[in-house]
Amino acid sequence: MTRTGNKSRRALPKEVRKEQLIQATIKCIAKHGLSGITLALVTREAGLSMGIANLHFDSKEKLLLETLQHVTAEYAAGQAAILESEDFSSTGARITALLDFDFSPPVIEKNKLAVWFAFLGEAKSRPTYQRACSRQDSMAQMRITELFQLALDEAGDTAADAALLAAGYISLVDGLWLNALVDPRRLPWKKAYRVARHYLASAFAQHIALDKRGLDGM
Amino acid sequence: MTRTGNKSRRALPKEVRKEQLIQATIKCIAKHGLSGITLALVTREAGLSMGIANLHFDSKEKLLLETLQHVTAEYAAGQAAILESEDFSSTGARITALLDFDFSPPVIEKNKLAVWFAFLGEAKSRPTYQRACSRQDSMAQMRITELFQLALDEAGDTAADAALLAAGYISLVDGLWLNALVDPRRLPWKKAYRVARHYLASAFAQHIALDKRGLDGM
DNA sequence: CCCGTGAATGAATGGTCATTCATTTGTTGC
DNA sequence: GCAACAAATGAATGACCATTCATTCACGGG
Repeated sequence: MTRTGNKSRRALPKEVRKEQLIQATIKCIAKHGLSGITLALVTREAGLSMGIANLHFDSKEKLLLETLQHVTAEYAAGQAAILESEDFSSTGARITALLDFDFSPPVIEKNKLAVWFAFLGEAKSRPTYQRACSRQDSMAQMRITELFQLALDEAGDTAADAALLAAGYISLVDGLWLNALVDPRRLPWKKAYRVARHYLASAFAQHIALDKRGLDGM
Repeated sequence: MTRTGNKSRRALPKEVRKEQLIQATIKCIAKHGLSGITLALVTREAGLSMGIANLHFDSKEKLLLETLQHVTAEYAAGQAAILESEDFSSTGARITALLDFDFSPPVIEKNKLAVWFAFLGEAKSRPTYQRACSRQDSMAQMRITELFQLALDEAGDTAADAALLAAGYISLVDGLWLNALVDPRRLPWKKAYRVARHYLASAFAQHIALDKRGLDGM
């Protein structure tokens, strides 16, 4: 229940209400799953009335889609900031930043990951979801490949395949997120982080040290 | 439509009907997703009448659960056969067999993977699904860790961490399956296979060659 | 202070779907 | 053949839920 003490209803700008409903939707998907979600649950979670979801989003389907886009856009923005920033002193620092970002608290937050995988699980049967998931991924994969190629060039490594390494990193992180989310006892977040770091360290030995213990704040 | 020409109904043993319904459920989940599935769709796909699902499974929920168990058990059996077989000439051959199995046609079949990830996507909000998914995974992870430890011992490698490598391999394969399933154009199966092979080759250089081109039958 | 505007409400509506069960139909033992 | 039994059917039932909309209410301009 999110009600912050208000007893009387108040008119608020559309954007505030939409954000409020999207946050409630994220919580509800995490708690009840995509097939258990109802507008009654979402609006109750938001402390609002039944009809409000359709008022601001026209339909349940559009609310779900905007919720997915909200989550993916947030991740894409953070990642793009790292891939495009001018502030990194070295390629190794940039790759490390990418890794740390992928396991930072806002990214591995339980509810958001739950939303992400809930939609992915339905993606192949719903082209709309599939497009929302893939949209920015293609571009990210290209940029990560370029970054990895740069690291290989700096190391004089002509044998390794940057595209293969990038595809592997992306899939590895997806798999780690999924396993840590579903059963954190079998795969604790700290261990997941170390696995990903090890993957990068063995591909870019000159840029990334193996032993640095990160993620201590978890 | 699966009707194989029969026009009149026929009484068949319980097990045959259950199998028939589970196969139809797999197809329907792949086509419509977990939140779009209905008993009408499943029974129509099976060429049977509406009431038959409840007759043999008591409820929709139990049908879904048995379908999940069917898919996981099939995978677990194939994997266990490799991990326990006495017939491998070397540790390297066993690891290679594990890899080839993970990307063999029956395992990467679109419909089965779709079922697997559909349930995983709902797993954190449904303890029943979570248990069905995790049940055998813990044991598999232990056995794979032992296998990897054996390979490290044989290579005289005392620095590497078998548990970390096993967790990484399992998550990597999950991530590769997911990405190849959702968008095979961005990650073709052949490339996914090469990524996984590369992961193992860099961990077990003495046991697994990098360049062998597998998966030509795809 | 009092409207006019539009945000918000929630009871009512209609559609979808799991589940039930009376009936039909095939099978098996005699 | 013929009961007796079990499997299978699908129309009927009732629960649940997205969506609608008449009504209520808060706010700002005059």
